[in-house]
Amino acid sequence: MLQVDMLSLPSSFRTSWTSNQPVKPVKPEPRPDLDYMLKTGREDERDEEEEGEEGEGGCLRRRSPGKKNQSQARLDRVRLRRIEANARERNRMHGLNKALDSLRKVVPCCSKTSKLSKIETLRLAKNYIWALSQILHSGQTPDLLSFVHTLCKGLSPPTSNLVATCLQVHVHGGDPLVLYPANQHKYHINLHTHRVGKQHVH
DNA sequence: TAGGCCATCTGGTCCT
DNA sequence: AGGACCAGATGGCCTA
Repeated sequence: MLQVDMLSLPSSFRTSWTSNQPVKPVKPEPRPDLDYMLKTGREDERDEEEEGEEGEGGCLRRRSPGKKNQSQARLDRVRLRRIEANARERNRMHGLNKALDSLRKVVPCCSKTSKLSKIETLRLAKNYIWALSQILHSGQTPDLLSFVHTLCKGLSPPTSNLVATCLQVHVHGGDPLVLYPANQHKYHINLHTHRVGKQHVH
């Protein structure tokens, strides 16, 4: 287990960024355009507005009722495929979001009131992997400052503060930003689980 | 009110 | 032909 000493973050992690408030799932809303398309078959117009087709010599040929039914069936099929494709796409995105939620659980940033955005989750995960690989590669114990620094590279100040909070580096209010050890804890990185943990110092 | 983030729809492209 | 993947467009929600 590598011991990490408590240090503070630089004042560059000032907040004036968008908040990390939890994002409520957006209810699937009715799509008037889609309804319209489903009811009227917007795409039909191209096919059906021509009651007749142009034959040789420019004269109009009447389309037989059977052909019209065929066309309608084809359009119904197209619409159905579109609806099914939308459902698949929704499921695909839900799967992606589920994977992102799993990722949120293993990156060192936990908050009950807010949720990391997708982009911040990916950035933090990348930094976390990088930080851990550096530790494994060098076998050196990093101090918490450089560790948190690496984790927060490219992250927004609010997310950086969340990470700092998660690692029990408490943020002191006021300007400039001062981070200080909040309690008597030592931090360790479990080389088996690659997770950062804390240990009370007696 | 602007900006960030999100879910969803959609059409295009690639692959099987 | 049909599914997966992708990126652009759109509109809603929320916060500073």
